[in-house]
Amino acid sequence: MESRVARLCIEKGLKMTEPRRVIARVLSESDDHPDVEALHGRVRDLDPTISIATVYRTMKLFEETNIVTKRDFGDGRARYEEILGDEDHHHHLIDVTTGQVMEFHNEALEALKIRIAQDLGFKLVDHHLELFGVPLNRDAKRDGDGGDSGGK
Amino acid sequence: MESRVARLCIEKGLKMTEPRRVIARVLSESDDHPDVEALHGRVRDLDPTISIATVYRTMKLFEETNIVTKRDFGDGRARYEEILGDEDHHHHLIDVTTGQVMEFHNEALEALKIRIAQDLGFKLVDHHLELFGVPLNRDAKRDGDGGDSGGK
DNA sequence: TTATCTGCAAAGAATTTGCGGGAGG
DNA sequence: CCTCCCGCAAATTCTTTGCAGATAA
Repeated sequence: MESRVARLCIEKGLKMTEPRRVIARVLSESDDHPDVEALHGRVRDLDPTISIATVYRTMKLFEETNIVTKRDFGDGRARYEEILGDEDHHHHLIDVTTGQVMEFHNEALEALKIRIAQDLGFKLVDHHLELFGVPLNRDAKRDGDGGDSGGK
Repeated sequence: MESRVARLCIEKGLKMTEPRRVIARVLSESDDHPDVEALHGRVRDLDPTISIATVYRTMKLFEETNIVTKRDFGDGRARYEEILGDEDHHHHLIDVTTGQVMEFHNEALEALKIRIAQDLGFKLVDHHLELFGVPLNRDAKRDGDGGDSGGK
């Protein structure tokens, strides 16, 4: 059966080739923020004949078709994630001590951003927010371990 | 006399070479978001012997020393801007029709972000926010033209 | 069929790095 | 002086592209 992303492709009138179907499946089953190399790795597990050039081409196509968005978390490469719908609009908090990325959603933030754009004379069409933080280490208070209280 | 950024370098104990002094001056006098190539162009106007490799190396050094931050506005290259202090923390709204970048600051947003990070168990150490928008075309309302009343 | 897509390898663009001479403290 | 820095050019890394054969509609 077609994956969620594959259905989106059909809906948008894209030609459904085998590589695209596989890439669509991988995207549908990923809930992290893979870069192209990681995507290619997962794609290869399903079909070793698919080249990384096709992954690049397909991600560009999917981006233009509003199926995925590109993200940048500071390292040099592009990361992708599926667009799930307005309700899902979320953002990222990156733990600078581990590099781990977590997602969050906040209504007040959504509203605030729209209003800020409006006040500046714009209609908001997209937005990226990344927070970088260090763990508050609740436990440290108890066992005094603490460790890296330093930043970046 | 030393530029603002040059003074920061000294304060942080960096060796002040001539190329660094020039790059520091350029940064101090820039209020936009130049990429490395643009920086190198401005630097060359002051001292044509400075190579782009040095600009890259220096920007990396300044970034590590928290003198500038790197930004990414969607095109492939890194952009830099001076860090002026907590009070100045601002964000960017990119006009997707022209690519023009404008800055804004919003207290409510600052507070909200800190709280969100806290709720997730983190202390906020940095954050990036970019809004992408299209102009609201105030005039359209008068001549009944556009009427883009909201739908995304 | 027929336009589009794909793999391959080569090309491009942005950024990094090794090296020997040069400069700052 | 002695270490760190710089210019140069070559090397890396990420991404794009030309081409000829393969494929979806």
